[in-house]
Amino acid sequence: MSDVEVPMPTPPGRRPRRTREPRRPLTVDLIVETGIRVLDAEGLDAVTMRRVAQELGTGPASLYAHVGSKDELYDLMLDRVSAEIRLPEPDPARWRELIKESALEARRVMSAHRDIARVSLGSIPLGPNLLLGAERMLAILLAGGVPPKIAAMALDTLAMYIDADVIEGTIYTARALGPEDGQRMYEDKIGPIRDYFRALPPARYPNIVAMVDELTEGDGDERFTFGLDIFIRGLASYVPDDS
Amino acid sequence: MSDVEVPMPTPPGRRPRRTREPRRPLTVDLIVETGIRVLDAEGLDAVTMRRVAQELGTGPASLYAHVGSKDELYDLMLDRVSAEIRLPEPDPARWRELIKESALEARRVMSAHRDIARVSLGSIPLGPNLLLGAERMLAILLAGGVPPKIAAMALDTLAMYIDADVIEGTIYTARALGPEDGQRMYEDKIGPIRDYFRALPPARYPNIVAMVDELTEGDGDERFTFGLDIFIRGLASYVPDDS
DNA sequence: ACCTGAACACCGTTCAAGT
DNA sequence: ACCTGAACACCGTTCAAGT
Repeated sequence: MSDVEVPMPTPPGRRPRRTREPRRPLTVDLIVETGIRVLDAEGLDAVTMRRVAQELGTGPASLYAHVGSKDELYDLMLDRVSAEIRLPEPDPARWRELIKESALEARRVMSAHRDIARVSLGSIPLGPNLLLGAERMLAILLAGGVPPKIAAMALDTLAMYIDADVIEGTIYTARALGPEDGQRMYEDKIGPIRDYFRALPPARYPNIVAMVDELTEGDGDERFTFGLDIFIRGLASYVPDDS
Repeated sequence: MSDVEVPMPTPPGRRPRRTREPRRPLTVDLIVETGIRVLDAEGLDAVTMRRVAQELGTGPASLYAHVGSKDELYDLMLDRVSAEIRLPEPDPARWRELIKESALEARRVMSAHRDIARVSLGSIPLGPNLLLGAERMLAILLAGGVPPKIAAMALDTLAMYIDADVIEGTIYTARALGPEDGQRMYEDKIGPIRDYFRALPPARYPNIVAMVDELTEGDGDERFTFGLDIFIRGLASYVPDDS
């Protein structure tokens, strides 16, 4: 309850310095935090230099003293977000379960931050937290007996798969809305598509018309686990003497 | 060699109507073609309404008579591009090879058009050519005995995998450049990353430091085929009586 | 019906000037 | 060293006005 919290009128005779001053001095962390706040509330496209600056009560030019560019800010946001991913310790006997858990956990965290996965897909992990995630998954794979060359490729493929799935997922789900609104929005989008598929000329698109239900009722979680299980099983086939 | 080809000075007494007239009347096809030309030359981000309009000798507002929005233009470009994908006829006995061929062909075509895959990832195929591709792959899978529900999920996953891989690939390869320039650019990018990985604290990142070579020497084609083979093998496990 | 100029409300980034 | 205002060169989209 100090005087910084509640706004006071300007005392007479002392003129206001700025219409709106930054509460805290600008730092990289503060800028990144603010970016993530905007991301979570409105999505990645809303995270502009001007918007973040405005949120901090300053102009866009001020950010460039702390951050090289918008893309660098995006990278920093991604690394900060990926610090939330909690990965298990390696265990040679249980590497398949642990990799599956890891992928699901990474997907969960990424999904919680809208379309930040767009930054991840198509960029090499360089930030400390991103690298720690890679390190952990590598440890799990190697402990399980996956050959190094295969483990390296698997790491790439897995990251790609997670990112792509999260990006696909963010089209349907409006996570800012409540669950019932999300369901309604899902139906609003999928309904017309179902109708469109059904109205397609069956001579040209026989299988799509025949499989409208299978094609549109797909649950996102189910599909992700489907591909993940296949991938892990395939990976296991590269491990000598794997049960 | 008609007079439309070579520019003539304006005859005296007849004032020029516009500084620069569109050669051809605006149509959706012409706009889409122009968009793809810009895409191939400079990438998706260069394809702006203003840029396409300029290329056609008109203003951005004129495009809106034919195309609803920039996103719609992107969708139309994607569908046009995907018409180049040539998929094989179904053959029950050879479904695994045919799906592999199909995936490689789709990847080849998408890769040839810079980062158009960004439009594809995270959008449901609705255009006639996109749907034809889906129809063909569905036919191959169903002919091979893959259960409909599995085939539907596989289709989604495969499309996602192809898109993600192409997007990843477009970071490294500057396809507008010649092959030797592409190689040089690749080395310019990968070299510093290798050095960075090697300089990482080994106590915190033991596996990454130990596996720098495996992690950075990854060939894009090899990795794609690796994941593809695993996926197809996994898919085959859902087919009753598959050899 | 198609096209246009002008305007609106935005962008990322730079740079000289201030403290 | 950090911050700023102003400017530059862009965006997508709308809309009244023209043909």
